[in-house]
Amino acid sequence: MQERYEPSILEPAAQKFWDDNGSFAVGEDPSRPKYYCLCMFPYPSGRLHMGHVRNYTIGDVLTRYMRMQGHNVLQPMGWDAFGLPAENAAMANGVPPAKWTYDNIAYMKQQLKSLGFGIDWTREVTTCRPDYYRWNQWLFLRMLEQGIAYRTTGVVNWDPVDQTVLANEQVIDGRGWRTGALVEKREIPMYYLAITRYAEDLLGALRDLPGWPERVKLMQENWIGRSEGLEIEFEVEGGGTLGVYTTRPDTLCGVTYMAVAAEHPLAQRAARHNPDLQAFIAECQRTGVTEAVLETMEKRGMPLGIHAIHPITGERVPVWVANFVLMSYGTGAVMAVPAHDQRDYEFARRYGLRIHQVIRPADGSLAKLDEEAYLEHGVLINSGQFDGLDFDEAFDAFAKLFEAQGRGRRRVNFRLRDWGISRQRYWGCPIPLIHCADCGVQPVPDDELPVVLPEELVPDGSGNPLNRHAKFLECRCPKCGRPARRETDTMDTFVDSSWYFFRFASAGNERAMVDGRANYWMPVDQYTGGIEHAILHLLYSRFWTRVMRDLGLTAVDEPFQNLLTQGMVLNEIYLRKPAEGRVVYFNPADVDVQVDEKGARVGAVLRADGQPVESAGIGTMSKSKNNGVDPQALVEQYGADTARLFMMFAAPPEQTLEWSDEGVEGAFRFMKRLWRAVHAHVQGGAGVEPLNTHALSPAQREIRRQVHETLAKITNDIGRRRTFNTAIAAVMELMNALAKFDDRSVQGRAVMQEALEIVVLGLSPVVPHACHALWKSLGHERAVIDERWPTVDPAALVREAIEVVVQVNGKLRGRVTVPANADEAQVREAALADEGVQKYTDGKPIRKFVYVRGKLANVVV
RNA sequence: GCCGGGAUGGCGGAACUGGUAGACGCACCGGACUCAAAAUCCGGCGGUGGCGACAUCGUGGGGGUUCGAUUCCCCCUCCCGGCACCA
Repeated sequence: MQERYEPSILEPAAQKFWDDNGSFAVGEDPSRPKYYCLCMFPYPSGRLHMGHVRNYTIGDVLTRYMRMQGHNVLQPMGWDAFGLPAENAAMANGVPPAKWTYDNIAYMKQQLKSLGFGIDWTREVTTCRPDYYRWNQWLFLRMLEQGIAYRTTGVVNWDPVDQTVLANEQVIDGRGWRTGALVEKREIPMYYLAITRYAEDLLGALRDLPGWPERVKLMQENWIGRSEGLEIEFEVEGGGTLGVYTTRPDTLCGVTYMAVAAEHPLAQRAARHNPDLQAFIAECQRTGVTEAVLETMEKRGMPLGIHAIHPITGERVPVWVANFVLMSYGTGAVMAVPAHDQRDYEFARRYGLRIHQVIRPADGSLAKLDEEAYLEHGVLINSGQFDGLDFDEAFDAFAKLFEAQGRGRRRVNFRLRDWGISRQRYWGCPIPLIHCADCGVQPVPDDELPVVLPEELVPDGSGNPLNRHAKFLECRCPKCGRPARRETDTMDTFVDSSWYFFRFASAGNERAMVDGRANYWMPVDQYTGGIEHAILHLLYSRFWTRVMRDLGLTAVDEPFQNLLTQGMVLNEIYLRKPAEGRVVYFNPADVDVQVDEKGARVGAVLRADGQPVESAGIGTMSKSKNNGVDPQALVEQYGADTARLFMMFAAPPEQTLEWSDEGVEGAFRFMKRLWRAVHAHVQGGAGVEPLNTHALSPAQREIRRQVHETLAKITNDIGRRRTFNTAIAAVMELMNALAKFDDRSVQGRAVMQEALEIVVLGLSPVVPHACHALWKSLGHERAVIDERWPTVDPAALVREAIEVVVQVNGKLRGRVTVPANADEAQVREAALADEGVQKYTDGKPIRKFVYVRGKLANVVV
């Protein structure tokens, strides 16, 4: 065995062994329990970032651990290869998005290999290839047949200078990111998927996902947003009706105005002869489309000069147009109850509208309406015949009344909206439709799929280049055969990522989207990815899986059995603000931190010029803040194992992880210590006698107990809790104890051999390359990758005496050692006899004695 | 604005089901080895008071429940993720 730990030699050797033996290429084996371990596939942005390294290390640790537990483990990898950044890169460099994307994939694949991830590359999936996206198109056509996919209008950001649709990300403070032009809202025809049909199912099934984090389920529940309410029609003076939906029908008699969206027909009609209204509506047209913008902007409105008739009181209620009412939500109109809704309250205050209380607190107290609305449920007042009813009674009474009169009905509503998948962009999956002047919109016949995206175009920022590409555009109508025009909108990239996990399990099938292999592997047993995907990607995947189920393509309802949402990777941000010009950011690698005697930070200087730089806290690694760390450089300097060890040790997987060069250094030191420990043991001579557990000295028994306690802990930490950081800490603690265990006797060496074997096996999921070499050094023929996870020897865990902590009035005052099988009376006796305890109990009557078995006693005096 | 999460020594974190706050690592201080440095090894390391045994305060802030609260409840502050066209 080599004395020095040299990852640059042993890591490629281990990787070559796995490659040559096809260690991670797996097939369907019904005789073994399967385990599908999946990480969210990367967008091929150019290079791996630390978030990827963290994500895939977590997945790889679980892959290798479950494999050692005897499972048939699949860990595939692919590329979420369509998307906006490729078009931006194309604009910047004049290179087609396809070339940029494929180059990036080649580079990043080699990076993944250098990190030693146990991936089955035979199943690689790339979403921008026709053999993948043809099935997007195929399933879209099935959805069209089912009425799940449909066409209607939707609102987009429009850049009037570039004459192009902008993504929300490309709108900065209401202006186009390239042109600086004020962005307008525009309504255009789009395709939607009726995810709302599955709203009830998607919501209810959350209960059957015990393997998902509560916070993610809660976020999805709130996103779907089921509510029960009443749909009510108000008569409009001069003809017509105005439909609204409310979850608070009990406040109906408190309605003092109505508010409609700028795009609402009533607003449009009223504006026809009113220039002020026209100006206001035009202004509403210029606000952003995101919910964050709409909810935080100033709430404004104008009266339309139209009145609705209150369905109970018959009063005239003014109708306003308001910028916070959206045509795309519900009916595009709301009834306003300022006394019992905070937004209505603020709007009424601003415009001097009437605030009319109709609910009083049930406990008889007074509701103060001089500062804010009263939002609680209570008892109805000022509501005529409905006075005195509570929320439920009022709900029922109003529902019955309106249902009898045919002017309203009970209704379950969802906050969830249908999924608009049309993108007016080039680098995406073509929507397989054809526009015929005579036959309208026609689906592309199945036997003409895939509609192949030309890969040589270069977008220039002014619209979709497909619209100028005759070879793509020109086609024949599948119905009448006359010349027709191909649809140029492409699909949202969330479509690509909504089912790729099925395709890994049916890789290479050219005749079907999925086959029987998917039934073997699905559902995914463990899914790991960023918390930022908690809602959209995970909800769309759950929806898509249900559509596939209803089409008979799969038997599973839920794609992901267990979910681990990993935190982000952060790093320091350093900058200088020059008197003039832009802020300059400096990479933390180029900055020296200055500390005082106690190690507390006092400042930082740029190494290049020795001058101070300003610390701007910590933030996610990004290009713009120049605080990224290149995984490649890390692997080159320390090796993949050190990178993996640091990532797993620095924080629990669900929390954010702060980068630390010193921490990496510490991980590297541990790797060297581990290597030296095995080396020193192996140098002790060839061959180790078998362990005789009955012939051990107390010191040998003690160290062996620690070894098996550690094994029990790391098995629980990795297998159940997924707290890799505490598992690693426990092994470090054990290594510290082993370093002090200097026993060259025959049984001493046997104990050490067992200890090191358990350490190497236990660490092999985290640092597989070093363990591959160390396992051989410990005298094993078989590779560690093919070994089983070690088992705890219960006999090794037995203790004769235990220490119990004694508190007096909740404060720690002593410790007593009692036999392991001592009962409460014995512990009480020992505790009260303790000198430190007596100091505080002396002469005082004991009011209570609390005993927590084997751990703690509390004497209350 | 709304939904979700978080805050513990100089720093990252540990304390799993209400039971010893600070495991493990980093930084720092001291020592050994060395001509010296690096590497390595050993020891110390929350604040305050005390020579010391020890006492006392201490888990973002304020209140509550409990024999006992980092953990549960209420209110507040700040930070992070998401908000439907970034992925």
